[in-house]
Amino acid sequence: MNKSDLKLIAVLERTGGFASAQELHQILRREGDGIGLTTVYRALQSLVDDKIVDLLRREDGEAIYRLCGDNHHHHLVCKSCGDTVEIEGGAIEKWAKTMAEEFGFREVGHTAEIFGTCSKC
Amino acid sequence: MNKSDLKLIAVLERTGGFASAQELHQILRREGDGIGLTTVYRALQSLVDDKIVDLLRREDGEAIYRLCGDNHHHHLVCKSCGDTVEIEGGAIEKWAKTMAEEFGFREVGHTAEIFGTCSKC
DNA sequence: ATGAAAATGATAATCATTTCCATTATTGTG
DNA sequence: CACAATAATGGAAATGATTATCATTTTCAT
Repeated sequence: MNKSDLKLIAVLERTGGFASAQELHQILRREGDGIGLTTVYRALQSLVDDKIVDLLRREDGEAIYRLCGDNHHHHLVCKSCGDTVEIEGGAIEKWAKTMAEEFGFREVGHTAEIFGTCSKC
Repeated sequence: MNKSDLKLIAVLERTGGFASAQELHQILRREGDGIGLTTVYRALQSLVDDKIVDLLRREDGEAIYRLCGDNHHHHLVCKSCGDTVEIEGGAIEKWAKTMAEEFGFREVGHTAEIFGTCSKC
């Protein structure tokens, strides 16, 4: 655990939710921190190894990170205007857990998103 | 639906399970088909659009493709060996519908996948 | 046969992520 | 403090999947 790791944790705490390595780097740069992209990737990697952050994937395959233990939420995304609403997923958590157990899977994570057209569009 | 689409479907049927675009391209090449990588990507894209194949992601973010049956299902994917199990998602269907209605969304679709380590790994 | 439209594939461009490597901080020890 | 060993850093180049370009070929209706 070094200085860079702590910086990344701080940003993830502050922003909440998910962010990609590139986004996290930009945020730090914007705040005047001269941290390099390489260091951001390295710090995130070590945080993932230490199970301090979760790594998942956006639909386009880009890696996104979030602090573990954040109670995570899901998204309702408008296909037309891109508006997103954060929603709770209690049902999903249970479903994922149940299904995984049924088939003997361990260390389980999941993704779930809903797409549609919002009332404005 | 054109010739290339059919070739890709044939390979996916033959191999079963998931394969990346690069792998599918190599398989076709090995069999003497001079199909270009570009065409493989294009065919897969159009098959995904037509909901003939599913697209998901390996842990490293690479896109993998698989023929999907006609009934809507979700996947339980092993992070280690890539094995997948098709599962029912009754709870998810309801959840997606409820949430979407609550926020006034129409024409709703959803994605949900579970990742873990299977009993063999 | 023939011209329009669709399909094809080599090449180059893009973009996230990794690797390399030289430089700079940090730390422990006498 | 001095000084060497070690870890951390970051710019630049490399990598690898995917996408965009564009000239050429194939398909197909007339």
